[in-house]
Amino acid sequence: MVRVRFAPSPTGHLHIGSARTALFNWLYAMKMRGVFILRIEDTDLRRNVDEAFGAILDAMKWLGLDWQEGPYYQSQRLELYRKEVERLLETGKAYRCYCLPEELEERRKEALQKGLKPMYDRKCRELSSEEREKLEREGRKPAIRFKVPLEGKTIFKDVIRGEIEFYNSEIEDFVIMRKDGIPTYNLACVVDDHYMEITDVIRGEDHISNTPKQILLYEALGYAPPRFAHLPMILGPDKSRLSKRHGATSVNAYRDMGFLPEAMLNFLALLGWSPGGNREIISREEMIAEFELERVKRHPAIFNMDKLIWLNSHYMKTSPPTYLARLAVPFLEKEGLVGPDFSLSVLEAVIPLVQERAKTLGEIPRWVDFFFKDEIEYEPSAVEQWLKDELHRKLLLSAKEVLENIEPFNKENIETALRALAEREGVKAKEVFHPLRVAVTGKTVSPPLLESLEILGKAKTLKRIDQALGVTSP
RNA sequence: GCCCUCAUCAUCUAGCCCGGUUAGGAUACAGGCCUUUCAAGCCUGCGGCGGGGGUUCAAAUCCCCCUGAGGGCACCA
Repeated sequence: MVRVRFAPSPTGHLHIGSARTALFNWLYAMKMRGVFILRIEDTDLRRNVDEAFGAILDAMKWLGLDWQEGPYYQSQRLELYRKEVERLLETGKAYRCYCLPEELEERRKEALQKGLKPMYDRKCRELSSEEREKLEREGRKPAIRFKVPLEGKTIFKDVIRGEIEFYNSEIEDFVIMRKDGIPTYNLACVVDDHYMEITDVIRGEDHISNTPKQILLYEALGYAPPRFAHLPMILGPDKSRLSKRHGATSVNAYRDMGFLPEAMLNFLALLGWSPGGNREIISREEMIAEFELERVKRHPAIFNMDKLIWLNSHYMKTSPPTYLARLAVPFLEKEGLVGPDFSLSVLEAVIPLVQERAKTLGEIPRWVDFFFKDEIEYEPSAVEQWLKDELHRKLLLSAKEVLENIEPFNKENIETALRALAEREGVKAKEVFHPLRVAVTGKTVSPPLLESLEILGKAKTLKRIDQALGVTSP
C-alpha cells in the first residue's frame, strides 16, 4: 500500500510550489490507490503557529486535494522524537554539543576566510566526561548533533533523477535536537515518515541535499528508508525562485483573483509533468488515471501566467452557467453590484453572455454591471463617439419608438425590428446597434446587445435610452 | 568557495530509455476569415534541439568536456 504525505510548515498561505508538491503527492496516492496524509511541520518554536495553517487547509480543500489521514502536528509528537534521539545518544550515534551560536558563527567565518568549507568543526564530537561536566557547570545547555560518518558515501536512487550520491565527508554533524529539546526538521521528518509508514517521499528539489542526511538517520535508527522523488522547482519569469516579487504566490490569492480550481489544478499538473502527446486540457480524473511519477520533468519550470489565464478562460467557457453564477457572487458583492437579496436567476441568465469573454471570475463584474445598476455611468469617450451627433441621436430615438412596440420583447423580435429600422433609414445596422449599446451599457464594449436587451427587459431598456438622450442633450 | 541537480521555440512541453521525424502541440505575438462591440472560433505566419568533441552509414536521442541556469551548505522547513 502506497502511503505519501504532504508536509507543509504553517506559514500563512499555500505557496504555488507547495501546492504543486501536494498535487503530485495526491495524484500518486490516488493513482496507486494509496493514502494521502497531511502533516504540519510546526517545530519552529519562534514561528507563532496560531491559525496560520487555516489558509493552507482552505487552499487544499479549494483544490480538492483531500487527505485520508491527518492533519498530524509535529508539535504534538515531541515525546516520540525525544525518545528516538535518546536512542541515538545511547548507541553513540549522536552527541551533545555545547557550542554557543556566536562561537559557531565566528568559527564558520574563520573557515570561510581560510577557504574551507563552512561546516561545523566537530569540536564536541569526542568530548571527555570531564570536559562535558565542565561545560555543564558553566551552565551551557547542549544541542544534540548527529555523528555523521567521516568516510564513505551515501547513495540513493531518486525515482525521477536516478542515482544520486554524496560524500559523507561533505556532510556536517547537523543538529537533530535544539537545546530546548525541540527536534529539527531532518530528525522529525525521518521519525515521522517512519512511524507514519510513508512509502514514497515526494518533495521539492530543494530537499535533495537533505536526503543523504535523512538516509543516514534512517540507518542509524534502524529504519528502512522510503523511495524518494524530487520534483523540479517552479521559477519566476526571470528564472529565480518564485517569490512575491513575481506577483502572487499563494493559491488563495489566485482564488481571490477569480481563477477556477479546475484551471489551477490543470495548470499545476502541467508544471513539471505532462501526460504525453499533445494534451493541454486534462481533468482531475484523467490526471489520476495517467499520472506517472517517472514522467515528471527534471528541469525547473517557469510559472507562466499567460498559460494559466488561457486555461482559466477555457474552463470559464466550458463550465455550467449555474456553477459559474454561484462562484461569481462574491465578486459581484465585492463591487457592490448585488446585495444579500438579489436574484441568482438573472445572473444565471447573464453568465452565458460573458463566460467566453471574461477570462476570470474577477472580470465578470465589469461585463455585467449594467444589469445590476439602476443608474449607469456613461463613459465620456463612448458618448462622444456615438451619442453626440444628430444622426445617431435620431436613430436612437427611432430605435426607442420601435422597441416600445415589440411584444414579446425577445432577441428575435428585437433584431428583426432594429434591422428593419436600419434599412428604412438607409444606414448599416451597426449605426443603430452602437448608439443603443452605449445608451444601455454606458460603454462601447459589452456582451451581445440583443441578448442583453432581452434580459434587461423593455422597461429598463427604454428608461436607459431616455437617460442617454438626457445625458447628451444640451 | 564547496556539494548536488538540470539543459528542445520567449514560456509550458511531445520526441530521448529502444539513434533514421519536413523536430509535433499549446500559450504568447503577428496577419486573415467571421462579426452589432469585445471576445470566442477557424486558418496562416513567427520561432527551438546552449557550445565543442567523439561513437555511428546516420545523433535532439548514446558518451565526454565546456558553458549556462537552479538548489543546498542554520539550534528554518
